Amino acid sequence: MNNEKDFSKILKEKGYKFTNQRQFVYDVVMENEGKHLNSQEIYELVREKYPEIGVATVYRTLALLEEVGMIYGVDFEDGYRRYEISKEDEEHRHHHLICLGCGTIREVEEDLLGSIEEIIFKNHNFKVKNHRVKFYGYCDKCLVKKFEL
Amino acid sequence: MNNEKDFSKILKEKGYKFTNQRQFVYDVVMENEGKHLNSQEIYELVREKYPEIGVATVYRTLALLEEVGMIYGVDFEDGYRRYEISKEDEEHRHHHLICLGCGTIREVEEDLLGSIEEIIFKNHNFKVKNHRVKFYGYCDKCLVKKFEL
DNA sequence: CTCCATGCAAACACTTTGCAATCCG
DNA sequence: CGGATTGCAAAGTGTTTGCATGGAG
Repeated sequence: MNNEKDFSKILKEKGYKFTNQRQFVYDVVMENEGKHLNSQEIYELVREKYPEIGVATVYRTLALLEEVGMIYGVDFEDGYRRYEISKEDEEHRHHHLICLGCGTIREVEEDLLGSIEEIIFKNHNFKVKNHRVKFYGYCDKCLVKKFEL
Repeated sequence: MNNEKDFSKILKEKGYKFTNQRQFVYDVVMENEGKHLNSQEIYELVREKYPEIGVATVYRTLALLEEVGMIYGVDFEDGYRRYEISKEDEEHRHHHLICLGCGTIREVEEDLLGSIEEIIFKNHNFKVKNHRVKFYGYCDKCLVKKFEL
């Protein structure tokens, strides 16, 4: 896994220096897996542990961590860039289920799109390397509410 | 289809006034189907025909047209909101093929996700109403280039 | 004639940049 | 020590808002 030793090592391998700020930013993203924090939220959380940090550093660090592939950005079209930890064993990114009722965002880890990518290659001569999929609908709780109405 | 008569009628049905500005904005989006214009580009194009128009009007009109369902916004995570004409006969939005080589964006009209939505309902109790799917990869031209290298 | 819609400019919100001070290696 | 990194504040960017004027119904 990505423990602190690896974190420092990965940075150095890519020619970047290890700093406390970078560690703190990475920690916050990792400790809040599944919450899809945006840059500002990450900034606030890092400041709790490291109050001197500046916004610019957080933005620069997030860009750097994305560049080295340790995190990646998702866009839920709410005006914020949100971040998740990369899991190296994921060939493709997981899918998001976004509830139109309560706004919850859940994740589906299964890769359901393999056969579709074959169809796209056959029919459109387009070789898919990755995909981003968002399903909008109603989660179990909101479905129940709808029936009750 | 959405000719000018219908345009005015749809607006009025929803309680909005018909104005030249709204017509021009809609025209530009429609005349550039498939180009995924962003708000600024739409503004520039409208100004060619209607130079007095202000940016604010364009933004307000795009929001309004989206609200009444005549257009909809897509986000390719390039910092711009881009717009497409809605086709009423599309139950689900089409998919986008985004080429990592040349940046071209093509569209796949087939709805390939029906069976996947069933799986999601069975396995996750989530009822999908719509989806947004982007495939990143290489288009035919860029595939050829890669082989030639 | 009554509001809704427009144009302008100023305000916003998120992000990026310039630069001197600081710190990693 | 030397260049990468930081913090601060100022500058950018795309978009939104306030308000007086203008136009649709």
